[in-house]
Amino acid sequence: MRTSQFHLVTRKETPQDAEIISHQLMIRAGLIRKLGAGLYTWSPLGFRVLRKVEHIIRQEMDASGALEMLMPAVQPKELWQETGRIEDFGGQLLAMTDRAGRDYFFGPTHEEVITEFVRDEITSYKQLPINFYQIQTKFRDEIRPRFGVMRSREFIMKDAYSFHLSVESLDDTYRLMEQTYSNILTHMGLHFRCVLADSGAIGGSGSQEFHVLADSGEDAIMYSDTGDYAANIEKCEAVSLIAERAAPQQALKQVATPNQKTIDQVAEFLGIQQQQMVKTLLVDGVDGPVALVVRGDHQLSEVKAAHLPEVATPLRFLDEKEVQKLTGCDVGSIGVKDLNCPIIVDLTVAHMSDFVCGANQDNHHLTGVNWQRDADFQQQADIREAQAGDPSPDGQGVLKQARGIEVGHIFQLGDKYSKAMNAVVLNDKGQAQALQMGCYGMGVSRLVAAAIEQNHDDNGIIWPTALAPFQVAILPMNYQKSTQVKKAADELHQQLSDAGIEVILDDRKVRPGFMLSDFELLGIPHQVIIGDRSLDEGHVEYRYREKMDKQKVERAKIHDFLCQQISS
RNA sequence: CGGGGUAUAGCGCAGCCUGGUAGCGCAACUGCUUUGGGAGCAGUGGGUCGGGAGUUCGAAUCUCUCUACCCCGACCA
Repeated sequence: MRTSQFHLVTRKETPQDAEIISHQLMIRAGLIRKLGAGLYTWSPLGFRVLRKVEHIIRQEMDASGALEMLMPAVQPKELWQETGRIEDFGGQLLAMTDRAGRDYFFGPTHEEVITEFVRDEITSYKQLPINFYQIQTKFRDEIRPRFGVMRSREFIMKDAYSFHLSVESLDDTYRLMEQTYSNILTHMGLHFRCVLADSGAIGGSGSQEFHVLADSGEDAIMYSDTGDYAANIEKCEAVSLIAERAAPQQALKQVATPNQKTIDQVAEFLGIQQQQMVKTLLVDGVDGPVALVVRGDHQLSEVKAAHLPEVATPLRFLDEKEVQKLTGCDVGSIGVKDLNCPIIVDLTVAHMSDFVCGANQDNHHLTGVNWQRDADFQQQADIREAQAGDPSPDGQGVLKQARGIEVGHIFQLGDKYSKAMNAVVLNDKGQAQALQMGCYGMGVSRLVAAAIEQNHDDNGIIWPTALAPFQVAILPMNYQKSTQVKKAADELHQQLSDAGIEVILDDRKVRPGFMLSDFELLGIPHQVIIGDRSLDEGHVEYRYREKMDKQKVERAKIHDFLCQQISS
């Protein structure tokens, strides 16, 4: 390929509305262009990368025995009424109506469609297990699309769905997919981590996420510094930090804390540690308000809280008026004593003694509070976020925190969808049995952004070889005028093309510095610089994008040298 | 959805307060020079000033309205 016959439009300046590096670089390198909020066009250059990602996924999925197919992106609303998931997805569903007034959704995922397909197609246990997958455009009407293709509304996803007669068989395929996802990400040359996850709106029992590690990742993941345990912070078990509740030492005392509302303020005002305090959060319960109590220095986990049967979903905090009505004080002074609603405490809080909390009276707190003696809770549960330094839940080491970009998510759905949609097969005894189901998603377009997020420097993208739009860039200095440069560049271009290597020759009439910095931005891994100066000495220059240092290679040997570099 | 902001050439912006029919940088195009790290000179093309309505002799500018896009949104107990 020659740049004169390709479409290459780079920008030297950082786009104004791009916040994260991958978004900035994708715009600057001309991989994507924005059409509207959360909608992006992939240029020929970006599309080449997208195809690389798809190709690797196909290879590994096919190798796992999964079967590729294609389902409609547009789905009838009735299908979603069968599973009752319209509520779960809420505003994320893009609804539309055809000329006859029939209602549709642009598919955000395809559990319903595949289950509908399978209930007609799969009638016998002899057809099982089976794993279908597709690579397709999805749409989720995100509240706030951002970060380019990292969180766009329209995006490309690989989604797979497996069906089984038994949970054991489901587990086998689930493990196979876990391995397949590891293979895919390894093949792409990315650093990643598989973690335990919350299953969210998809539902089901077990699930794991695959995160590409990057500081800008939207998710916090916790992992043991010595053991194998790793989990999304939404799911990470937060153990009690106190083994046993100590006997009360202090008397209950009400103290004035004028205008001290936050944990920070009160702790400083009273000269105590935040660990000696608790915070009481009031949320909607299934039946009236519920109090959730975590230690002063801990964060409530909204995900865990929302999972409690006593708590209404979606989680909602009481507003100031409602707090006033229930407690008679404002939000800065809520406490657990004589609180007129059920109290659910975090495991650590349940073991605290002589602690400090609000007095349910403005500008006052209580010190020396003790459970049983001064107040009671109805239930204890894990409702806080784990934090770095906590003991690992599996007892191996302590937790550390990292940021990750979720690029894959695998679920054991069980019979949730097959039961709701009556997808059954006959087993070997001739009896109808609901199918067991697994589902396995991977964000194709997001992977492109994640790869850049993890692989870049001040000068631009550094593509992992497996994802690079071109393997080799031939950068001739003064190609237009120097006949020997042109000859050498053209020859090498021909040789590499003939060898099936993806190569791009920059035949634009631009100055050397411009060309070199352009290809630093584009991140082509192997670059050959050809100029009169080096040709006169019988060599050309090679540089590897990641390291940037140039080395001289004899002109006659450059082809073999490149082949060797590419395969290593 | 709530709050804030922006909308003028492909990109980034000025002009608006104080109405008089649009400009700068980059990019693009042409020519000449230059050619191993973001070239110089000369010239050229490109804008219904987001849409609609109003005020006015006259609106990018003032008023109303609609739309799009961007940013923030338990972290307080």
